[in-house]
Amino acid sequence: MSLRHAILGLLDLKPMTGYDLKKAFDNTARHFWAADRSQIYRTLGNLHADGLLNEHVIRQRSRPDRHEYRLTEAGSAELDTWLRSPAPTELPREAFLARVYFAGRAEDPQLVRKLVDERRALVRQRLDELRALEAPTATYPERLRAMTLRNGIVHHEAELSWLDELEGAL
Amino acid sequence: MSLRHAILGLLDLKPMTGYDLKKAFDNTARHFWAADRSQIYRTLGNLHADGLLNEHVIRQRSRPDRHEYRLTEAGSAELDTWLRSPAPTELPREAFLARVYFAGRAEDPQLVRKLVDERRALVRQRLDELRALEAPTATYPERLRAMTLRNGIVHHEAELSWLDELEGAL
DNA sequence: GTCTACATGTAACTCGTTACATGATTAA
DNA sequence: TTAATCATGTAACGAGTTACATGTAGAC
Repeated sequence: MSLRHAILGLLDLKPMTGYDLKKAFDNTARHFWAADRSQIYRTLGNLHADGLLNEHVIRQRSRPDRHEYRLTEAGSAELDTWLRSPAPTELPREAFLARVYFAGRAEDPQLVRKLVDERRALVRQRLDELRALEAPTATYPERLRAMTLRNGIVHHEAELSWLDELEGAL
Repeated sequence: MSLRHAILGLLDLKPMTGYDLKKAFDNTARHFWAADRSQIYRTLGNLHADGLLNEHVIRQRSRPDRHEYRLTEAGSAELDTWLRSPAPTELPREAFLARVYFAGRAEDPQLVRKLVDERRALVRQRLDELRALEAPTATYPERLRAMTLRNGIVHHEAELSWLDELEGAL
């Protein structure tokens, strides 16, 4: 249910088209939310139909028109309401842990070794990516946004040390 | 796509009914996977139709029949294949981080304070629950299963120390 | 007499993924 | 000449959620 709110949040920072939003998700928001193009266009349509966004079409020569969206008052109110509403319970779905949980049946020590090695490579790579992103911290909203990156870093570090522990426990 | 495999994995440990599976998810697997009843029954039907499960109906007096499922050879092979296949990329969807990311717009220091306090209470409670579960570690499969619990513990601890850091950075 | 455990499902809906479909401009 | 960027979407499917629907036995 939060894709709607993530879109409202990004459009509050700056009015954008569906195309711009896809870039915003992939670049600045990719450490906490992923969104697919067709999902973005569909949700923009719903938010517009619900009166939470205004659409403003900009003609361009030799390119498709830009359909730029910005929050209406109702959209802004909805974003506030969401920020202040209690968090709905999140349910875990950790496919990697599921593999580890069931890997014992294989009677094959190489299987877990391989799971661990591949996981470590993935987590290290993502950690490097997170560290490479430099987030400004001059203003209060910037500091909050920077802290969400920091969240990713500490969890990736925790995962790496757990992988060491797992390897040691075999 | 992993609910199918989580079900195969649990049925490999012990043949079960849909009802039993729901309990298994809620009790022993809840730290890494959640599944809903209607999802379980639907998926059991699909797995059976695909020849990965055998169904065995047990008549009971004064209770509904038990429909007990166990892996076929094809089901067992499918579970193995999954355990050895490369992990598909997982995309983040962290609603709590999304709130923090957008909370700066509110110009209200109490908002982040409230988000942090509620989050801390939730994470502490879950951490207590994880610590309360005692997992046997006598055999190799048991040690693997215990390590998935340990994974939850280290991530919850990391989240708590990040929350302290966030509070300090305001 | 009320609640919990046992045990099965279906229907309707929303959310997320993948593939399909189009076409111009600009930089290497 | 090839790839990337700009810019829009639709269709079909799979996964997850919520509400509906039924009925007995045993414990408190």
